[in-house]
Amino acid sequence: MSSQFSTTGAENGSQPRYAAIKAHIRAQIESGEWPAHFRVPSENQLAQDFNVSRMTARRALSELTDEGVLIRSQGLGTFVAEPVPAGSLLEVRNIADEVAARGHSYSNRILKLEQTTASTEVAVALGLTEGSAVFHSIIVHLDNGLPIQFEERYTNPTLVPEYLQQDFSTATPNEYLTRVAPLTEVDTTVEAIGADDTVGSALEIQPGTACLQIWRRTKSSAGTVSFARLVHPGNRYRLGAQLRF
Amino acid sequence: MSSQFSTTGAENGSQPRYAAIKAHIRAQIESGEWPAHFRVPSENQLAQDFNVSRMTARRALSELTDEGVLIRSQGLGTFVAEPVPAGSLLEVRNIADEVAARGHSYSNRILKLEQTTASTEVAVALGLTEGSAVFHSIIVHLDNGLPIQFEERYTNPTLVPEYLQQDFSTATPNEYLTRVAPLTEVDTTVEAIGADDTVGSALEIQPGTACLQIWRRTKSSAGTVSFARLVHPGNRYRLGAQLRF
DNA sequence: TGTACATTCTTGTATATACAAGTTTGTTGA
DNA sequence: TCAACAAACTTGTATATACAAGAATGTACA
Repeated sequence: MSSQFSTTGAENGSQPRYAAIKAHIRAQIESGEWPAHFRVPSENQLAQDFNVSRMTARRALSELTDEGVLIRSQGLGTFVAEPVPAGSLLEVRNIADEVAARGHSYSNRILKLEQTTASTEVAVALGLTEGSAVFHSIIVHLDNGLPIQFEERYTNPTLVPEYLQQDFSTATPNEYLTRVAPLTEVDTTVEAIGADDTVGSALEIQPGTACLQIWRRTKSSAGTVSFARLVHPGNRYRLGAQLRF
Repeated sequence: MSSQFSTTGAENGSQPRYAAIKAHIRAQIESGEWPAHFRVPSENQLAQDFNVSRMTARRALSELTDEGVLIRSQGLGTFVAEPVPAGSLLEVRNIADEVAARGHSYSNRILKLEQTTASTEVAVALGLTEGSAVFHSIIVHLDNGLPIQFEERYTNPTLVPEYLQQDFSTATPNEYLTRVAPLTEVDTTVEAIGADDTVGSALEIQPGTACLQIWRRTKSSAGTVSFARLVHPGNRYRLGAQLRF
């Protein structure tokens, strides 16, 4: 019962055993041997192959999952994750078009679509008086079923009165707005943030995960049209920007 | 030997036991009960308090460490991490000043300071011919000893011939360059990336961790001065930007 | 034919144990 | 006084085991 406890510590070349398993899996993926969606050997199989316990093999798989390299599913197995999608420019582009350009299927989830009253912050951003009516929408955009953008948007009802009646499952807010109110100016702020609970659950990521957050205020000739907050999970999306001072 | 295996699964309220421990620790931190640098109870202590095994308590601490909430140190203990520093604007500001403004101590590590020949990409960016001499520097900037920026920079030697002789432990490259060659224009590109091995080890983070990467080309009246790549660990730094189209 | 059940995979949670290794603190002895 | 050592903590790695729970597949029975 306590016989072959060869176990522990730095055995041959100093690195822990689970690291060797991780390195092996990474190598297979990077060499192309194991493509995206490839089914990785099970915990038991790896344990046997590397002559370690299941818990050690499990650690390798778990850490690679945390790092976004693998995807695990109880009862099914462990699979190679798709590489992070290559970025789009930080211009006023449509997220649905970006997804389509990658040959992926676009979909969204409308979490909120309502009329509320403007807070101080929102009123200032939209050039309205505090307490006046504004449209408020929260939509999650998905790439092949995976959330890639959390969009919270406040829209000026005097400029776009029919906003709430739109069918955003076919045309995104951005697409609709640029059609009915051509843009003349865009104010953008970019920051890296850790996801809060709301964003985390919407994007199906751990709270605290680093995300790219973009505040965008779009203006047309008639005034400020819309004020949006776009949050991208850092490990599922890349975004490039060209800015000049 | 196999007596009180009450163990496993969803017992009372469906969530796993380690999650309850995580929630408890988070609550203590968020209530201010456990401030930054506070020493969290040890694995054994938590195991006893929550009546779980050490490995389960350990899991809670490990996950919170991965999430940037705690910092662990072998032999010392587990401590509450500092909250993510509030962001600075995405303008041409000095990282040393930003750190000082937070009341933290600034330091840096010079990983490379050399003269090389320009690759195609670098030559185009600096407006030089391929193969001509350029200065190349890699510096890691630290906030209270913690790496917050990886700076890789190519500098035009015809405009700033004394670059390599500078003492960058007292004045950062950015600080020095803006002094000797006043900026007239700045080209910036922002993206969220996963850290590669080089950046990861320099910033002391796991490869794959989401980071904010900024490409910056600074110009003076005489031409393009410098071409820099700045990488910030997403969970240790926030960065705001104001951009206009 | 088709539904219900058992089997057999998979991953997920949890425990108990063993030892390695880093850090601090106290104690012993030259 | 102070250096060396031992003890008592800490976290880190690794194993063996047990059972829960999800998913697929086969099988038996109505």
